[in-house]
Amino acid sequence: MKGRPGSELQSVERAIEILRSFSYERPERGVSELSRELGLHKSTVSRLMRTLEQGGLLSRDPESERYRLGIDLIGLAAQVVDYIDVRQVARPFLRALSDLCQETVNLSVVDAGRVINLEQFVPQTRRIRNVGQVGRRMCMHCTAAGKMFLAYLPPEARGAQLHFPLERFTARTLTEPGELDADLDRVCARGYAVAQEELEDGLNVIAAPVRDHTGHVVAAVSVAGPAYRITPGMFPELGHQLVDVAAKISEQLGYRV
Amino acid sequence: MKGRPGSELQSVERAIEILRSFSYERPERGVSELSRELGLHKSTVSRLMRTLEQGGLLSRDPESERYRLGIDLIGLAAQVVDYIDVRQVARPFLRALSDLCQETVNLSVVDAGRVINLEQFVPQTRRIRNVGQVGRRMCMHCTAAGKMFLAYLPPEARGAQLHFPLERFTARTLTEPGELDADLDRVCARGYAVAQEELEDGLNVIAAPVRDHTGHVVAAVSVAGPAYRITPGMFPELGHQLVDVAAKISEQLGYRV
DNA sequence: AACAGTGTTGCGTCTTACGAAACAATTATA
DNA sequence: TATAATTGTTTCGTAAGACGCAACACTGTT
Repeated sequence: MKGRPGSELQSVERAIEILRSFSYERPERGVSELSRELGLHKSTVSRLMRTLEQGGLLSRDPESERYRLGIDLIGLAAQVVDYIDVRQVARPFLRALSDLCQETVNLSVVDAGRVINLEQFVPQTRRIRNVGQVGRRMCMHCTAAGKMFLAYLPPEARGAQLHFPLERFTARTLTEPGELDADLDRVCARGYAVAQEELEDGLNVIAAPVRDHTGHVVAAVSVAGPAYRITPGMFPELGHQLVDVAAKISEQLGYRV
Repeated sequence: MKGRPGSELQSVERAIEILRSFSYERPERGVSELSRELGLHKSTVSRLMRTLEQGGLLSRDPESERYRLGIDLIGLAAQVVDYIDVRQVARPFLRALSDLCQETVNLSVVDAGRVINLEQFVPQTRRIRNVGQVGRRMCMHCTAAGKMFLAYLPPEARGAQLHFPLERFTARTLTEPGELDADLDRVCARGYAVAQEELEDGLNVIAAPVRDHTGHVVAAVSVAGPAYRITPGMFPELGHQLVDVAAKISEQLGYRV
């Protein structure tokens, strides 16, 4: 193993780091901009980005000459088979729910101790909406989906998770293990989880569990929106809608109560 | 420039080659399998795949220990902004058309002289269906979408394209420039293109043009299915349905006749 | 015209990637 | 059950390839 533990091929890692530097907020990046951000020489970044462009993972705007993520990524993503069953089964349900409640609906799974959004349906009529969340990895203790996964863990596993330091994101983030534990008990009692401005100020999210044929919680369906629209008074109704949708998805995945 | 013209960083190119080796037919690959296929030493492939796994672009099945494409690709693909307007506008139309005609519906664009499918809607009720086409790049002369793009090129550009060797894929592939040119004229006259077992035996496809606000053809909408279901007698009706759907998409992109 | 910033290219250096060989584990075959 | 074949990983030495520096060309701003 080289000087950097857990590392393999440095230039491939750098290429991946470049790909990850693009976001919904920053769809176009320049060589010098990334050179500064990644702490690499601009000739190094230039060669890496050109190689990614030649390979189709980046494209270059002919006018601005800056780089964007390439359409070949769409093709690669379409070949991803992990969670394919739940993603395919869930899509029409998520779309219908988004249309019904006129808020952003997500499908999340756990990966490497974080929750990550795999599908997102955003109502087109709203101007204020929670977009660009697909692929986003978030801590579990301060997201509705994450808390839902934690809630249904066996007691030992839940205990182990609560022993990690709980990072504060907002004034409302639960950072005391005892408080979080009690909240997770309430999740089990209600059947759905709530994150009220715990990840971001002004953002409320509710989530319900999707189970596979073995009963294992494999995904979470959630509704997200601004706090002035998704008020606490609406939590029970939205929660029940989510539980209902999640149950239908679970049923199609072979789950029987 | 190194010994291989047009090349930049060899290990990044190799990593991309590994990503491209996965397909709908081969969602799982092993180290030795790819070593043979790519002509690289298995220790090289092993390191490349581990680096891609650590970076989230591959995942490893804990049981088979073989590699798959990783879910982080979903997140990257979601950040791709190229053709984002036409993709977003087209989606509900494509889904509705797929439901209506009960066949696979695609959205294609031209990239580097080939057509590539960016969106695909597959009817769930059919057992025989044309799946796994997103990301697939195909020659233009033998695909409905490709012929549609060629048909609406300015005369000089069309002429230039016809001077390239036209590869034969089936007994029905048009490989004589004069024959293809005449067929393209018919595309313009009808308003839609047809590929009747020209790319693959048993596969029939019909395509219509999507235009942006400037009138430029930016994408193609197509219906694909087995030849015993999409028979020549159905071409006119399906063609008109496609022209109609493509016109609606074009209108939302700002195109005015 | 001068300056600042961006991105590319040539070059020399040396770090990193590579392949060979050996090894451990698993699977297939007899 | 024993043996053979295959897979994937690790160590090691080598050199090919990646890297950073400096110079350059181009664009935009003052």
